[in-house]
Amino acid sequence: MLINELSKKTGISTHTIRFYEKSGLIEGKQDESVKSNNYFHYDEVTVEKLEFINDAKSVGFTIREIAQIIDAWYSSKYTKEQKLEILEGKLKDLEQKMKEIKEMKNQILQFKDDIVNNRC
Amino acid sequence: MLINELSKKTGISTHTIRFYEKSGLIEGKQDESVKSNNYFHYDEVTVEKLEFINDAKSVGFTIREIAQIIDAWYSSKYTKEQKLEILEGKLKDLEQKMKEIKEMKNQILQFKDDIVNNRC
DNA sequence: TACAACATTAGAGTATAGTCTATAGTACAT
DNA sequence: ATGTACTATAGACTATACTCTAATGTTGTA
Repeated sequence: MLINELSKKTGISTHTIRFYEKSGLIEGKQDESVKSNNYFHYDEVTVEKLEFINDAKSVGFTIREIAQIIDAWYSSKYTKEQKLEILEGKLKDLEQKMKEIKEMKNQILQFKDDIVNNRC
Repeated sequence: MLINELSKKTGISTHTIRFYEKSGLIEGKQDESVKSNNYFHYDEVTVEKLEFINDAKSVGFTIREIAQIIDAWYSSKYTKEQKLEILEGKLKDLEQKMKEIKEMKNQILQFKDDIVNNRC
């Protein structure tokens, strides 16, 4: 599929898709047999990747971290051991985020309690 | 205390403290009786606020959101009901973040599983 | 064949959250 | 009285992650 279809499928603008491509998160292929244009073609894996990027962004991962996770999963630039190590690291980051969110929840519950009991 | 002491107590640079002050997150007071300078003085509440800011940043709240929470807790610009409503909203945001993190954890566990079982 | 709707690249502009520099004045120990 | 360490303000600079504009070329339907 071309970039417009990819954009419609994922809800991500073509500008942002190109930005992600420049950032190394995704990669389209040009059809060598077609000489009249240099349009990029994208596959279903790219759709998956873009959906993953959206999810990963919302948990606070940066573009660089997301690129690393995608590479750990889709590319062959790491050994099996390296891949597992990278993903283990991200799991630890998520555990940490989870802990921080729990603490923040308690903090805000405390704020609420103070307001209800006129302690502020 | 003056800004340098505040900085040392919280581990936040004076530049960043001033940035937070400009952003409306904290507020120092000038001593009217002293005319030779216009130094700002900060209290323990400001220390608390800065510690809260750090925690709130790491769970992904923006400066604006943090300002709103601080106002809901420390200021009198909202009614009791408005304060509780703001804090309720933030609790919901945290629940949502938590859900997303859990989903991301499962996704990454799936990636790991695929790698271990040579499915990629 | 005209033209709307697509495609490309390069580069400029925006928002957020700092981070740093320059300038100038103040406090205080020696 | 002088040097070091502080203080204030204004504004420039940086990184991240987009977002948009301009210029130019391609595709496909009326």
